[in-house]
Amino acid sequence: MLAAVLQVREGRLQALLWQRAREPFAACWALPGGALAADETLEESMRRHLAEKVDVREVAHLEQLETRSDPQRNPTRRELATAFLGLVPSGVDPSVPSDTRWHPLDELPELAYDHAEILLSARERLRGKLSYTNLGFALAPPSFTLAELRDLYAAALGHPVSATNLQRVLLRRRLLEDTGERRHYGSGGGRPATMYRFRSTRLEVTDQFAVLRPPTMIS
Amino acid sequence: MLAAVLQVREGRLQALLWQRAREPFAACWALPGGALAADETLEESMRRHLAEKVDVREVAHLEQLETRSDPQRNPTRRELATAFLGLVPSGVDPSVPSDTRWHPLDELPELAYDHAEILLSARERLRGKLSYTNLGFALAPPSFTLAELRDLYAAALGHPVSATNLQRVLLRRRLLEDTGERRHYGSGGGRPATMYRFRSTRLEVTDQFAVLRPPTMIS
DNA sequence: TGGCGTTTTTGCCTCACAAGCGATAACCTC
DNA sequence: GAGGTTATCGCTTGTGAGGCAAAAACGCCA
Repeated sequence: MLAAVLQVREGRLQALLWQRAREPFAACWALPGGALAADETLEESMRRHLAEKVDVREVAHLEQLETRSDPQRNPTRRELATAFLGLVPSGVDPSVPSDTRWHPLDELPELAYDHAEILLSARERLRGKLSYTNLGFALAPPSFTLAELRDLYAAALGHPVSATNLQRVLLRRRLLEDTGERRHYGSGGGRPATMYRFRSTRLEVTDQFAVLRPPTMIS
Repeated sequence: MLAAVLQVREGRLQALLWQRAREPFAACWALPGGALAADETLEESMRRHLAEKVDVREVAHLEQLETRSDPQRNPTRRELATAFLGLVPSGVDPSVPSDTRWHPLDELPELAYDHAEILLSARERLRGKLSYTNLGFALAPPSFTLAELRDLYAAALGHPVSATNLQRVLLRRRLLEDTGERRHYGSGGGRPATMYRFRSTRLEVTDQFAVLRPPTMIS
């Protein structure tokens, strides 16, 4: 049981990794995880293990990815692992153990087992869901300006994002709401930006996939 | 390890189920599955177990769903199960063991364990992917008319589908190709329909989710 | 107090694609 | 060949994404 815990830090999408002390893969970096206890579900267990690395209340979203089952993935003994995607909102800086660090996804160190694959598929899942769900809530702080949100999306998606388009898409889908607050940019002038928040902090699918919809049947 | 094996039969989406002889859940219907051996991946194992129920060559698509881990899901002993979605093209009629039958998804008998939930999530996955991938290849026979394909999609999606719209969507995405053959409808007249086939029989994502695309950068 | 630079927000336009509908094409049978 | 039947194509509409530029709302400084 493993989690790819992702957060946008310093403008880059980063993953929480810890450095192994022992063989196999000594000195390699690995995803946080652990074993399943008798009376818990995989998700409960994952949250329990993550609590050793970060404050679990800071994990805004946790979902199952694939269960990895290659007999060779662990060279010492047969081991299945269910991978999770965890997201931490930008802004919080969890205190982590001394063997644990954040690593930008585009500058990964040498990883243990099949963890590099897991990280990439976690990023793919995140990128997909950012486009057709409200998953942005799990990357964003409680309130934010659209420029800040644009930078978050750009870091997570890996390509530039237009703030004006992002605003229209998210507002039309009614994912954002105005908090009433305004914020000025740094010291130099500029129009103060309105602070938004996500209307919901639970995953919702917003795009109807736009194809092969049921007919309208108006007549 | 379990599989929701789906096929469109007699115009309805149906699932392959076998009837349990012993407790727990005696006489209830269950998804085909089995235990993982030491030297195989989950997918290999799933194919091996399915071979006892149907000819595996008839399973055109197999993908992992969720791994179920509720400690109570099996009342006798703790058991994890990785669920799969399997698809059998319409037209083939696999010979199945005597305890095994096809059941329409909208008329399910009493199911063992959490298998009803798994079936519904399998159907959701199928419906979603029919809209933004070429997954239709796994439900369709090697060649077909558009009217036949429309009926397949309608059965799988659970709502009426317009043949003309289906044609335009799939042709624009270049998922279908003309086989050159034509086929007449029954005995009464009518213009012969062109027979199509899917250009690829491997899963391909076709819809780019239409949002938050990278900018065009033409200038 | 008014201009200027900066940043945000809104309005207008275009484009792509899904979807509805009617017209046309291509057969059959009688 | 006329009429019925089925398939296919073309025209049109509607919706949402995306680009661009104008307008709004500040701070700062003369």
